[in-house]
Amino acid sequence: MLSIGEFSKAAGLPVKTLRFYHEKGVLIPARVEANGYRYYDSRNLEAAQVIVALRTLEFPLDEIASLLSNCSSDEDILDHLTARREEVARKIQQQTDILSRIDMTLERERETRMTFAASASEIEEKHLEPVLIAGLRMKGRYPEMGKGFGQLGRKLGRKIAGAGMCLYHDREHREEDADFEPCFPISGKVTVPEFSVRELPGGRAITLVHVGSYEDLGRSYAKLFEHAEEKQLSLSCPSREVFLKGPGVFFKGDPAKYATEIQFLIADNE
Amino acid sequence: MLSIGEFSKAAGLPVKTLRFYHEKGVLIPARVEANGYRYYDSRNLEAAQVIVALRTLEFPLDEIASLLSNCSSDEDILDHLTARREEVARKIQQQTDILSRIDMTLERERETRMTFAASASEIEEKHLEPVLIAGLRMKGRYPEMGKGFGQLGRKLGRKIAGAGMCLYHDREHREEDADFEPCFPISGKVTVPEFSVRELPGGRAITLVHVGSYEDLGRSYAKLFEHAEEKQLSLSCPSREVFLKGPGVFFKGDPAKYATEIQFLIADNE
DNA sequence: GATTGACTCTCCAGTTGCTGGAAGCCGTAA
DNA sequence: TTACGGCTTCCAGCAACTGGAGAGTCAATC
Repeated sequence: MLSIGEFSKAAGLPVKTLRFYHEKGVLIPARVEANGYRYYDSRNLEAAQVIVALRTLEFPLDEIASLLSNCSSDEDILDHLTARREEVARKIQQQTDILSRIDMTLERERETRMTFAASASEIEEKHLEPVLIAGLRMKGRYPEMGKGFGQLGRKLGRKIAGAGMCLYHDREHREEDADFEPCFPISGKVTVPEFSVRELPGGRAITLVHVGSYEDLGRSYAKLFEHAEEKQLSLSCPSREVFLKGPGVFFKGDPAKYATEIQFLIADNE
Repeated sequence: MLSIGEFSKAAGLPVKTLRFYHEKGVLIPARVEANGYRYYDSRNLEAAQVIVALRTLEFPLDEIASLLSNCSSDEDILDHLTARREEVARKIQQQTDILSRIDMTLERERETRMTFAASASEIEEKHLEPVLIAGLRMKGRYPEMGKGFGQLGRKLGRKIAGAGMCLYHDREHREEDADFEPCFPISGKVTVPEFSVRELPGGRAITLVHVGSYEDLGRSYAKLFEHAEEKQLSLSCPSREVFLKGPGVFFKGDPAKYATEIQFLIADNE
């Protein structure tokens, strides 16, 4: 017969835990004196080892209690083991989901920083590479765009391969009934019926990175048009806005720091 | 301004949870009337969305609260995201460990059943295949064997490829100072200095499956020796016991149901 | 026999993120 | 007026402990 302190060392469980197990009926001491002192025997020690083994597999205590009173051989608990297995597999799946969501966000953020650092805030003429996108064409008001991106983001998940962008199929600014298409560059074929998956053409383009709130985009467009007129460039439709930095996944951030690259392909008319 | 019920629908959070978040200081309603009624505004809604997003990543509430009051942009929480990432990765690792331990046990049990079903309880002459083992030779009393198996099990882990067995290097039964070697068949090279890793030779053997407690093994040995004498077979050392079914990982089980195959290679003396 | 120090006891509270219930107030419609 | 729904606070419970307070017990020593 061991006192609780001795048994604690033998079983490798804290005294507090032993008292708790007693209270829960999981491990009942062989003898309890009138003064409340608990004394444990070798059968208790065996039970304690079973408990420890099952707890390392994170079996709940009440299940362990019932196993201890109903089972005497490993084969009796096979069902419980398979059930536990399912549960653990489910947990792993769930945590893996979380992990990949975090990784996506971090990846996204890192990339944002890269493209952002590489972009000047002046009018540039440069060559755009063709890019595979999935887009969702919508008609309405510009603020509706958020919902479009929401849908795209949810469905595309980890297929997203770059900063979100928007194509404007109108030749001029429209408050209502505008025709635009939020889209994401993607890394492989996607088959969602609502989305238009295609390759955006590359080519010579003039671009300008607009830093600040979307409400001031007009001024940057004006600059671009002015430049195009000077250089006698004819700009092709649709125009594109690449959201180098906009509202984040969690926080809106500061609109004064938003960065949006406006891109116009130059129509070759030779 | 929305009442708590309306806001609950808008934010997709139960009323109880909103009150709880208020109490915890995570989401404080824009206005609280003298009668205690809570009213929420659009800023609260934004905060609620941030909270929901961060909760799906299982951020703790107090961390969310501090993020909400200190951060306004996604880049502010990059550190927290990476920390969360670590934490989640740790959890996955841990659960994966548990999963593989469960799988090992299930695998073990399934195999036990197979070998058990395939074994007759009569003296048999059969051919044994060579088998790669890791063994731990010990001198002492038989009950010490348990510790040896414990060590082997812990170190070999998922390399174990079959039921445990024991080699007896003595030519006769010894209570004390016996020379025996608990071992496991293994699936690949193992380099633990204390263990002897080698191939057990195969060959013609006589075997008998002993069903019952280890204490009665003597009777089965006697049967075997008698048979060997009748047939004028000379038995080679070490003899082997294969523990088809013994005490389990968790429970001891019923000794009357233990099954142990005794194997003696037949010394070829042509 | 008294005292000391280690050991043990019970009871309560706190952890995390809610969830449920009881009892009671508030506002409105029939 | 009364019913009803919505709102309030407060308390309890989950799971598996952990920590602390305050008090009783044991064995040995002085």
